[in-house]
Amino acid sequence: MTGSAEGIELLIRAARPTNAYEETMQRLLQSVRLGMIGPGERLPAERDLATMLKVSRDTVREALATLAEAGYVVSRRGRYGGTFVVEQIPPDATFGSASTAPAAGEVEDVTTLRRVLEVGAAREAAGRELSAEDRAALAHALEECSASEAAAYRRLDSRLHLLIAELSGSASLVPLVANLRTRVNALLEEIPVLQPNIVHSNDQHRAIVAAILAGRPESAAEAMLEHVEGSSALLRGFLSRQ
Amino acid sequence: MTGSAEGIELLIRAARPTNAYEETMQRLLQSVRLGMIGPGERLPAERDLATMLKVSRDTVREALATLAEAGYVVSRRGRYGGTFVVEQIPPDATFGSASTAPAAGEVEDVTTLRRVLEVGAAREAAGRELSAEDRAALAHALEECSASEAAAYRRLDSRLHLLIAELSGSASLVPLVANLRTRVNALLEEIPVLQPNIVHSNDQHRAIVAAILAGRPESAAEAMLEHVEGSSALLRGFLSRQ
DNA sequence: ATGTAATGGTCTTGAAACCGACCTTTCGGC
DNA sequence: GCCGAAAGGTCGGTTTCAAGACCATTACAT
Repeated sequence: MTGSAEGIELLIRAARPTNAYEETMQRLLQSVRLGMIGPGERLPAERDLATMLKVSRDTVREALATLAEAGYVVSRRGRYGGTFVVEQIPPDATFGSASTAPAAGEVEDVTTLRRVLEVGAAREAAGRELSAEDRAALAHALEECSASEAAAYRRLDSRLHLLIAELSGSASLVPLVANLRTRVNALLEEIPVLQPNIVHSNDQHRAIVAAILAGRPESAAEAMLEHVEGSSALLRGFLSRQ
Repeated sequence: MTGSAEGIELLIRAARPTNAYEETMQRLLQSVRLGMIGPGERLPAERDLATMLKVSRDTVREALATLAEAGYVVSRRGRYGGTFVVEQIPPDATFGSASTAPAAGEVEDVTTLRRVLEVGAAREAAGRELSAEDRAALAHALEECSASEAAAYRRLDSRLHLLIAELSGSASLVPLVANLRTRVNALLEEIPVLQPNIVHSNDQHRAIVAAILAGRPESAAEAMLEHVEGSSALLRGFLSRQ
């Protein structure tokens, strides 16, 4: 160690993302997989995406081409055309994210992060003044999630959790939760979807949303904590017997 | 609004940094200004800096050239040469930082994130069994922070907060907090370092560490919350009168 | 039918960054 | 005195992105 190099190291982190194309593709993929854009819905126009993502249109197009090739989206030309999410989102099949066996400690790490990020987001959301629009959106997301088929459950579940993150009022919290959700989903994909678990999960969702709408931060945090611990226990149970 | 565009918008933020040169220069400048590399000391070799900063050597050289022109560093060739911080660091004079007016809402966003990440990290850390080593490291970081000169304060402050994040037990929480700290530091650089604030801040640090060491999660969270709100109020106060 | 607007599709051009090889300077050691 | 190591200094080629102009296609409005 050269002595002075030591101190600089901390400033150094926060590394630059490697390449714009890859990053863009991952973002779009995430938006589809987490259900932020549902089956059949249209993505923003390429030019708009480029502006939003602070990236050139070329890069957006490359990313979209990859997603199209992988069967996630289709493009239509002409007025009222655009790029649309396909009706049947293809199964993962080791596409964007490696389908590695869940790393040791991954469940613990994800759970701890959820206790921080998701519980924190719920607490913040409950502590804010929510607009009528926000409240309606939250109620609607809960509704859809409760009413969903097993197949669509995880997408709608993620969407609900992401909405809560949005309602926290911190724009930069959302991508963190989104990333976390992809890790959660990757883990959940290793285990079967069981009806009793969904029912239980929905009860907890209701409690969380109720607390947020009532403006009770600690109740919201508590309910979310219970929810997180519940799915963590589920994961530990299934993954340990392998 | 195209309807579905709404959801994606938030995932999208966290934009790519604009250009590597600017970013690199800011990092190096910060290292000098915050005293991470003291007057007369040598910076790591260009090739090493390039590796550390994940940036090409050209970019490092451009940044160093700018800093040299501004009188912060000088380079010497030959063996045992290198780039050195000058003995008399020039006064600020609106060099690198003034150009970056803090974006509207940045303070709010950062504060909310801190309430989630840093408060959450403190809560987690207090809820875990800490090894004797961890406890000693925490006490040591607190000690150093309290005893520090104003010049080194922010570095040691960040280090303490990062250590708490590490003690939360979630490996992936650490980089998130590290990122957040750079945003916090960028904001703090806009305002003067005042002795009373440091003293107050140190009291709060002591309370936080004490609660963590005592294994009292809610106390730790509360103390950290107070700390975060305090520096937030400070920032709002200074940045509003401009 | 015709026009127009909004979209994807196709180019070209230029800058920013990266990569790697090589040169030059300076020291300490043999 | 010579040599080699370690540093800054220089150069050319390549890749990646960005920016913008323009084309092609489509559906709605008139």
